[in-house]
Order: sequence, then structure tokens, then C-alpha cells
Amino acid sequence: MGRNRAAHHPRPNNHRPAPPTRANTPPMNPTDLYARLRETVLAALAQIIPDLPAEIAARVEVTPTRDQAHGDMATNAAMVSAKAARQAPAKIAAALVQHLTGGPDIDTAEAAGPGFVNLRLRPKSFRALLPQILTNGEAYGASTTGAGTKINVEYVSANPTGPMHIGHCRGAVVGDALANLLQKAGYDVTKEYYINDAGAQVTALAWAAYWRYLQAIGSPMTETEFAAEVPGGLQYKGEYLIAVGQTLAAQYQAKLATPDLGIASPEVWLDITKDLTIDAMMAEIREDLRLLGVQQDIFSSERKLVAAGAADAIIEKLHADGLIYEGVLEPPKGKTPDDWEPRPQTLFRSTEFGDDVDRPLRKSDGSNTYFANDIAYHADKVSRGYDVLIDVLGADHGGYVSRIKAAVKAISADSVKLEGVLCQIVHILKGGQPVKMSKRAGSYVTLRDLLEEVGKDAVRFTMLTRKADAQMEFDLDQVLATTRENPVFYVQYAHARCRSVLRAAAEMFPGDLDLAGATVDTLKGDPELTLIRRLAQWPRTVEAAAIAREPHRIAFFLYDLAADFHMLWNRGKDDATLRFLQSDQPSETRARLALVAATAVVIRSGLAVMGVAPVEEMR
RNA sequence: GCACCCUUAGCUCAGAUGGAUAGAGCAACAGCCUUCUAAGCUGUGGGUCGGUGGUUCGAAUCCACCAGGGUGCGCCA
Repeated sequence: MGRNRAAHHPRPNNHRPAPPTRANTPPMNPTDLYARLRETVLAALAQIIPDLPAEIAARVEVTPTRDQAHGDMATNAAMVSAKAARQAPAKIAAALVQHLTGGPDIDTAEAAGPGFVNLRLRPKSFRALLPQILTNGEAYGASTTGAGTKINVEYVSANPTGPMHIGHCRGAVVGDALANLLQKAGYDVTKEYYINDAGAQVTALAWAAYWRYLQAIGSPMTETEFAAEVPGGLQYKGEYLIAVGQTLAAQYQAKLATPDLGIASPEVWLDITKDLTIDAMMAEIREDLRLLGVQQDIFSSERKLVAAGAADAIIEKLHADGLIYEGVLEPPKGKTPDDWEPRPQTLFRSTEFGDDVDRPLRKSDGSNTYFANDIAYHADKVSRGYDVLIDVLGADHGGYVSRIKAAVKAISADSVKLEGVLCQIVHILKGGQPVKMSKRAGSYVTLRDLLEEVGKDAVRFTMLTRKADAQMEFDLDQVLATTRENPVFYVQYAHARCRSVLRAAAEMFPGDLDLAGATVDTLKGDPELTLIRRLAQWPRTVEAAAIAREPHRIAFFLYDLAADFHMLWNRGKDDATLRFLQSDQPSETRARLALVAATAVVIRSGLAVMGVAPVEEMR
């Protein structure tokens, strides 16, 4: 089942990608207010401690305060530099307060707690973001953190043995959103799909398609008779192969069978059938991906790679490097398989690169293991010049990550980093009851069924409402609910409300409103500034999520943003004078509209990362 | 046996390279609203962050050990 095979087996969290180390700090994002204030703090700090080591300065952060009573932002500058400066944090903090108070952005600064410096900004510094957001549009929040790092995100990579099912879906959405996120954060991203079309599974699939072919040409064989002839038995009984059988029949008539319409020698039909079946399945999968809104740049075929000799070549190279030997592995302790017997194997010295045991590259029949081909595939990716490779995998491949990491390390002389992002199983619930997937019967919940039931946008959003490596329950009823507990609805609704206000505004005030040029000084109240503060956090949210490789953070941010907006809206429910649109206050209305428009921009921007289409109105 | 992952409010989950009094939704409780700015609003209670020890000015976060749960462990992909 390809790399997503995993998705059926429960498996809790495994491996969290370590945040990448930054060789050098990328240029500050000019629209990130927090980054700007950090520069201000650093400049002040440099005055106080002229010889502060760069690595200490790098640890200085300016963060949103949890509690508004502490001001708008806080910095740990005094605490992190205390040791190097050989001064008490309180003393440095006091000096910082002196330097920072009354600056262009900062209204007041005060020392607090163990050495924090709390900053209260001038409201106009926050307000000034609105025209910036409106001018930049959805580019607001984009950053240069990635600094053009070439990064390859490989995801889905399901075996082409049938239509995509729900198990594949999470990896597809997480991988796609992660790629979008990295792109927004300034990485040079390639989205890739690895077609696992070279293994025994595909051969089994071809047999199954061949059975449909025999049926199509009217073979007298029964399924039982046929199955008895199939090595490993007849798998893949799904009806989706019937069309493949018919196509074969139309193209080849009875030429792929014996004269009495029985099973011909595999040499006659296996390759032909395999090719046609894989193509047909990939066409289905591509259509599934399209419906899910996933568009990958590159599809790499394991078969083609092997046929081109890539696997042999890389094994040879590793051999030349002395990283391959013939050896005998120890049986796993405590749980030795019944049929275990010591056997010399071709092994890769993955332990030299951090793996637990050395890993076999050849099966006993002389063919390559999946791992051997996968080394070749990763070598191919390395040769394409990426700095970072990310494999989005089913969680049961957790144990696989360390060996592929080892391989990439060996191939690239440690110049390319491989990261695994593991996606946990998704349990589908309907009416509170689990929806069972019965694959053996050939009928299971396909991705297409799911998309028809709840729609692409709800699927994508919901898949991102949990950390990738945490199990999740996907409640079909809740995903369609129109209440606050459904984040998809709640966020979409906020956007629709923004659009609704803007539509109404266009009627109330005909002509170009030029919101980017609006005077926004009248936005002074708490709920307005709270909302603007949230908008101010969008760039740093993108950055942090990208560095942590955690696209789900975007979903949580949007939920919080929506909550801030709904709160503002709700005030107008009780008190009509607090509504956005006041025909007798064109100037104030325009300021509020700028806020509303900026909110809509950021919501759209976030949804775009998630691959979710914003709605203009709730229907 | 070994490796890795997980354990946060009654439930489902957030929690930023270690930061201040650990947050949200649901549920519970108390009010409000019956609207077209439809598909609720406001507030309250609720916690030994699995346990113990350690590092630190400071730990849900890092380290060690322990308990409970999960996944993987040669020729599956």
C-alpha cells in the first residue's frame, strides 16, 4: 500500500521534525511588526551592551503578551543577555526601559517579573498595518525565512493499486498544505509524488486486472479456479478493475489468453497488463488528487527508476564507499519470527549514520528491497539539488525514517537533510459511530465518497485541525455543522461576514472607497485593536509554522482570528450604533471597513495556505 | 528484549528555539437574546500539565528514572 499503507494502523506520535538550524539570520520581514520591534530592542541592547555576542542576540525575542495587562509585546532581552553582560537582568531591563520608552513605535516600556521588558505600543503603529495589509493583499504574511532553500515535499505516494481512500487523505492534505506554507515562508518548494509501482503489490494488481480481462472476453473459468492459479491468491477484488479488463479485451481481444480462454503464460500478458493497469490507476489517483485540490509538480515512478538502473548504480556507489557488506542480522530479541533463520544478506551500514541496525538491500530471490529502491529514489532527489527533503509518511513508517535519513546522509555526504513528517490514522465517524472500511470486500470508503459527502474544503480544513502526528476523529456530522464548534464553518462564516459588510458598503457609499488610503485613527476601541493585534501576528505565525513544519497552526490561527472578528460583529447585534456601517459617519465607517477588508485578506491568505476556498456568502 | 512516540480541565484538543497567573471549544452552571449583522451572546466554575528527582533566575517544554498507553523491529510497501 505504498507509504500510506500505514494509515490503517493506529500509531501514536512518533517523530517530530527538529527545527532546522539557521546558518545565518535571513533579512527581517518588513511587514512583521514583531520583527521590527525586535530590531528596535536589539539596537537598544547594543547600546547598553556593545560587545554582546551574536549568538546571545539571536536568542532575543519579542513576543505577543498573553495578558493585555502586560502590554502588547514583551522581550526576554535582559534575561538572555544577563550572563554574558555580567549584569543583573533587572539592571539591563531598567536600561532598556530608558532607551525604549517614547520611541516611534513604543509608548511605554516597563520592566516586570524576572526581567521581562513589557512594551506598550502606540495604537497608530498597529493601525498602520491596515493599509500595508490592504496594499500587499495576500502577500502580507509571506516571509523570507526560507531564504530560497530548495526543499522537496513528497506526499501521498500511494501504491497505484486502486482509488485513493480515506487513509491517504490526511497525508495528501498535510503534505500539500505544508508545501504551500513553506512556499509562503520563502522556500523554493517542489511538490512530489512517488509512484510505488515496482513491487509485488503491483504484480498482484495485474493479476487481478487480468482476471477482469478474462471475464471480459467470456472465459469459462470461475473466480475460485482463477484464484487458485494466482501466486499469493487473488487480491484486489474491487470493481474498479472491470473497466481495465474491458479495455484490455478491446485492445487485444483474446490474444492474452490461451485458446480456450484460460490463463496464458505471464510472459504473454503480465507486462502489458501491468502497464495498462498502472496507467489506469494513476489516472484515477490524479483525478482524486485534483478533486482534493492537490497539484503536484513531479510524479516519480519507482519502476522507471529501477528500469533505468538507478538502484544498481547507487548500490554500486555505496559499495565503492565501503558502506555495503554481506552479513547476518541478529533476530529481533524477545519476538523472533517463527521462520527465522540466520542468513547472509547484502546490508547497508546505516548504523554508521545513526540507524539502529544495518538494513538489507536484497531479498533472498536477488531482487531489491523496497528500501534499496528508495535509496535510489532519494539519491535522485539529492541529485536534483534540494537542500532539504521532506517525506510525509503514514505513521507506521516511523521506524522507517531513521534508515532513510541514514541513507540520505550517506548519499549526500551529509549535505542534504531528510525530515519525516508522520501522519496519524484518521477515524471516520458518522452519527457518533465509526465508519468501517472493509478493503477485502473491495468496498471501502473512498476519498471520492468523502469529498461528495462533505466537500473538498471541509475535508482539507478539518484534516488540519489537529497536529499531523496525533490521531484524529473525523466526525462527518460535525464537519457539516453550522456552529462555532465546527472550525470550518466558523472561519468561513467570518470571511462571509466580512464580504457581506463590504458588499453592503459598496451600496451605501458608491464609488471607490480606497480603503488602503483610509484614515484609520478612529480605530481606538479594545475589540478593534485586539483584532488588529491578531492580524499583526500573521507573519510570525507563518514563519513559526513553517519552521516547525506544522501547517495545523494556520488553522488554529484562523480560528482565533475568526473569534476576534465575530466578537466585534456581535457588538452590533445588541447596539446598532456599533455596527460597521453607519451612513452618517462616512469617515469612521471607512476606517472600520479597512479593518474588515484587512481581516478578509488575512483569512483568505490563511485559507490559501490550507488549500481551502473562501466563501463569499453562507448559503 | 530493543528503538521511537504519547500522557495537559469531565470530553476533544492548543500551548512558539525554556518565560510571567497553563489556554480554547464542547459539556456543566448563571444570566441575556428570539434577531434578519440568520445559523446565538455574556459571564462563572473547573488543573499537582502521568509520577519522582535533576539542570536553570525560571520547566507542561530540556535530562534521568518510574508508571500507563501506542507503533515498529530480515526477503511488506
